[in-house]
Amino acid sequence: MSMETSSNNLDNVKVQMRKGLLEYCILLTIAREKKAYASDILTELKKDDLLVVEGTLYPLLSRLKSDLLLDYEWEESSAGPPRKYYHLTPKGKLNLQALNETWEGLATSINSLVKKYEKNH
Amino acid sequence: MSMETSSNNLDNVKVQMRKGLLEYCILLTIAREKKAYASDILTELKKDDLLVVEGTLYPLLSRLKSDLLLDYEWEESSAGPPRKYYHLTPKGKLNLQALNETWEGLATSINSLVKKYEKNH
DNA sequence: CATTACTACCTTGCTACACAAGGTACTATG
DNA sequence: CATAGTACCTTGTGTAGCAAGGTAGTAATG
Repeated sequence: MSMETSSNNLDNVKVQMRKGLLEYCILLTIAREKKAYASDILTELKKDDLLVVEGTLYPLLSRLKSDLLLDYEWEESSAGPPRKYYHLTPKGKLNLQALNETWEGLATSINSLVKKYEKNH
Repeated sequence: MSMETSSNNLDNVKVQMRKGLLEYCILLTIAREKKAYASDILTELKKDDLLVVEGTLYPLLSRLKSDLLLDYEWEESSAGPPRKYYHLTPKGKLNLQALNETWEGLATSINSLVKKYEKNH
């Protein structure tokens, strides 16, 4: 019972930690592949243990589109329904560069805290 | 106007990125100092550009207390009202170790994405 | 052509969280 | 006793991820 609580608590912390980083990860993935559709992104992020679910991804892609960071075009598939292939807009590329810096700053700050902590242990 | 939107958007992303990491940072800070009260924590996190505000910190401390990760005792101050000094419980220490691994895994995953991206640029 | 399976896209309801703003209360100083 | 400073806490708001459920096109089977 208390272990269950503890476990759920940790899972939740992981979810919270990923918040805000997902947008960055998705832009990174699309930028690398030049263009990608939802399943591509899910597969790529899964490779790096950054699993995202559909219910998270689709609204995020829509938001990035309406923020003009992404654009898309439809493409026929050899098997199955057509796909929305997303690519970065010029604004999206600028934004990604800014996010690179934001991530680096954040990682530096936290690693600094970790080092200070490790000194006393 | 479009710059304003862009700027607000980025600020928001920063806020979102920090979400979930704050709990980890606060546990790290308290663990390092053995014990700390709210102002200590605010000061320490500010040093590493991880500014937290009171309205964020107090509810978080209360939650960590009710999750049994933290405990506190009152201490008189030489000037001003008494202070709540927080320290990690055994459960809190275990949890911190788990968070260390979570953070490391997250940082590794994202840095892996960044490297793949940089290869194509 | 009806059924089934697969793929792809999208929406709704829920919960958790950070934050801004505002509030209470204790201590010291003049 | 009034003012300033410190410390703790609460309420309301907006944003985000997620689980679950829904729509629709394609293709193979009988």
